[in-house]
Amino acid sequence: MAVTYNHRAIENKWRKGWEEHPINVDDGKKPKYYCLDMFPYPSGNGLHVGHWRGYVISDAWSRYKMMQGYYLIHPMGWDAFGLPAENYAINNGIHPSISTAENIKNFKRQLNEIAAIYDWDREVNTTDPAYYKWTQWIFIQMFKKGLAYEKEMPINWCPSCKTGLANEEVVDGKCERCHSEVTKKNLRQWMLKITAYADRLLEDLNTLDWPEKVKKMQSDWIGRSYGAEVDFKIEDREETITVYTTRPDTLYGATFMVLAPEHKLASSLATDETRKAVDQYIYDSSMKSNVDRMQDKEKTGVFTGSYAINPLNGAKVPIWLSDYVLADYGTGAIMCVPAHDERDFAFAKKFDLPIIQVIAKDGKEIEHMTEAYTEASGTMINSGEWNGMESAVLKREAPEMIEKMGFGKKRTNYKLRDWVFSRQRYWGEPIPIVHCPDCGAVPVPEEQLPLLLPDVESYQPTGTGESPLAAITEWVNTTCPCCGKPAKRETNTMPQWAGSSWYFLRYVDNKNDKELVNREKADKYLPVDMYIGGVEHAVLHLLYARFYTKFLHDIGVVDFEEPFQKLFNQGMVCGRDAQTGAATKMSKSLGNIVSPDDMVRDYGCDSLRLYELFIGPPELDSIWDDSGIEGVYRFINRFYNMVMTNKDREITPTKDLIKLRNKMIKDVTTRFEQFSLNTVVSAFMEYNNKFVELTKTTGVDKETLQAAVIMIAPFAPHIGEELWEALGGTYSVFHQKWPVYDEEKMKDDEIEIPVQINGKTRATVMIGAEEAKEHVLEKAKEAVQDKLNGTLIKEIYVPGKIVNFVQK
RNA sequence: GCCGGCGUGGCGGAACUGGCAGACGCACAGGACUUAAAAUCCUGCGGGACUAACCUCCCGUACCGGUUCGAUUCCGGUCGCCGGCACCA
Repeated sequence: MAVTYNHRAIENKWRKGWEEHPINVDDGKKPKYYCLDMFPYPSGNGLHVGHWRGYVISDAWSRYKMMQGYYLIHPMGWDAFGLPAENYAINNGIHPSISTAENIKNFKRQLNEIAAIYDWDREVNTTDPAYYKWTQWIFIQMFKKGLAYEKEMPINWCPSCKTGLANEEVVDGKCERCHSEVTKKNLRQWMLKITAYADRLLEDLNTLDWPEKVKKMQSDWIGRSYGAEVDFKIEDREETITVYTTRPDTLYGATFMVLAPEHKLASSLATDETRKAVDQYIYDSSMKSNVDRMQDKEKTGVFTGSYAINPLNGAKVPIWLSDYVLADYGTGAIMCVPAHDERDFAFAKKFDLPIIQVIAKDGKEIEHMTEAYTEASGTMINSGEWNGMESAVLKREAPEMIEKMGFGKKRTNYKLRDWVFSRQRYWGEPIPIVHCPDCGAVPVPEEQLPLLLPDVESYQPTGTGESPLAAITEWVNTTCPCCGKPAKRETNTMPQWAGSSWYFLRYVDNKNDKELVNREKADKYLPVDMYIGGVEHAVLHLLYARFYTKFLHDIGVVDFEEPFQKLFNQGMVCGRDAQTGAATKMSKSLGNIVSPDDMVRDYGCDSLRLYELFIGPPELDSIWDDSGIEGVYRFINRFYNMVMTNKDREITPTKDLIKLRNKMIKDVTTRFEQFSLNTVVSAFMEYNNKFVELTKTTGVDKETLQAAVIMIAPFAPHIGEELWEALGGTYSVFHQKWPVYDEEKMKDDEIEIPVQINGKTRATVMIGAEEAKEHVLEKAKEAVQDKLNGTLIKEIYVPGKIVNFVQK
């Protein structure tokens, strides 16, 4: 009897149908809902089923919002600058724009196959001059505000490839390409002053509906700490050394001081006796890579021979150098309180330096200290006038006290550093700056934007740490926009993050050549309501995008400060290692990549969509299983047949059927709202099983069928549209109202409740929904009579839930 | 080392604010249909004891302990896995 479900015919039919009659239309009256996917880098490998997961989630959610009466902004674009295209160009001599365009074509075809309702009129491409014009424009605005500046900076340098590397290109301290150890090299760099926004980037996290994990990662990355800078005089010298500490309460316990080897006073502090050792140590440190410095667990250091004076008690403290102190954080110098800091403790033990405890642990001084006591709780001891104070209180108040005493000041520090913004690469946005011998760095006049990326003979890095652009003399040599004299163009390009830091704004006005985005449109369609993508962008991309948005807010381009109201990170889809059975990332080398194209061909897009959701909780990683999609395919078949068999039967729904319908609506809707998408699919299967049973007897009424079809449509759009039509509905199912449920109609007259003895279920009884306690207990007792053979101590009845008898 | 998250059948995973653990699916087994197979449909499916079978009972949500009438859920400790940060003073 089964009707054949022909996924190919149905899916082709509706793909055409939606093309001819678009379903997401802005009538100017509907409120907007902006659901955004993290746009992909169009790689040569195409999409695999892992990419699809996020796209399916966002598409289902978008369609749901559409059915709730919103006009959807659901765009897609291409983050197309970047290394793979450039490396491909180096190896094959094909211009990156050509290979990129080809990849985009393929991606687009694949995306259309998931039936995602992307609005291709809104498409953006970061490598399109009409787009990067505005990426460059933003840079110029930042330059004008002093937020983009030049600085000589040590950057990652690969001595073998003779090129500067981005942090992302350094894996475990080694060059991603040739695996040689990465060192540091001083190069002139463009920097963005993201630190100016540190406080706002931190504070505003509180306003966001984001996973706690991501917020935590961002706040750790920003790493704000409160403390004090304290000035120590150097004995017999004019200079002072300023240290940064978050524990000024322990100042009396400072028994020595350590400077980073790069500290500007480091070398000058050496005496005749220590000169040789000090210079050797400074030299050795400079030769060590960051990785070496971090991996050395054993502390190293050298005594300079000089002493500093503790400003609080006048104590003489020896000044040491050690590479465990970071030159670029705080002041590059610390006061050391070995009794209350692990690292200082280790250093003091190794070099036999004095340890003075200043906070009592459990009310007393520790006799043989074997580890530092790092808690800021306890009474101050050995601390002069501070004795007897609570360290927690003192920790809070000391910065102010120190400031008043005149040898230091309050100070907030951040781990966040300014953003190294230049790359010595070809395939990126040229930085729109001209270097004039007289005027210095001058921005390219805005009316000359975009500053086009010129064609180049060779994409190979030059070897001097300059971009391949430096070799194009006719491009490099220009005149100063300011004074007209000969000048040279900046040859560095922007990092890949530049274009992705603001693309979500451009979608709503992607063809505007006068403004980055029209303010009216921005006010109407922005910000993003829901942002869906992988957790790998938890810090960098999301932090940069927030920074850009705040800046654009400050210069009046947009009205809001946070670009993404709600964030959802979907888990990866892993393959299985053929030998071990363990979950692994899908990769070419393991040969466990599943192609969505094959799945669409064999099972249809709807099956693939449902399986991508059913595979597991959307926020967790999951393992692809070929037979899993078959199960989903069977379900769609059964569902299709169930609807087709019932659709023309005239059925007056029984009370039970109405109850079932309402329960289904409630289950699906609440699970959907909670983003428990795997259990949404379970619910469809479970209810369908019940409907299939009913089909054999009383049948399923039309209203119930319609509710099921409407609700399944966001997940399996083709079958949804097809069955909606079969049920006699008018186009389109996506213009239907989402069904609502009625709690009243879901109430059971009779419910089954478990009867426990001592917490173990021994029987179940049917009771009336409103039945009185005495009645229930009576029934329950009857049901377990033969097992009630002890002394009954307690009878518990949780209305409508459970009965428990406690007996001895 | 520090900070998160997780640990449930052969597998993926359910279980709302503590209330019948294992929904739903996969795999597997048996049966129906078929000349046969595939597809489809039906049944069973955590482990163990007793049993011809039903019934019934015991154990079971990483491990140990606690709170509770009752714990996958709450609390304390241990082990394991995954992710982030990593000398930020």
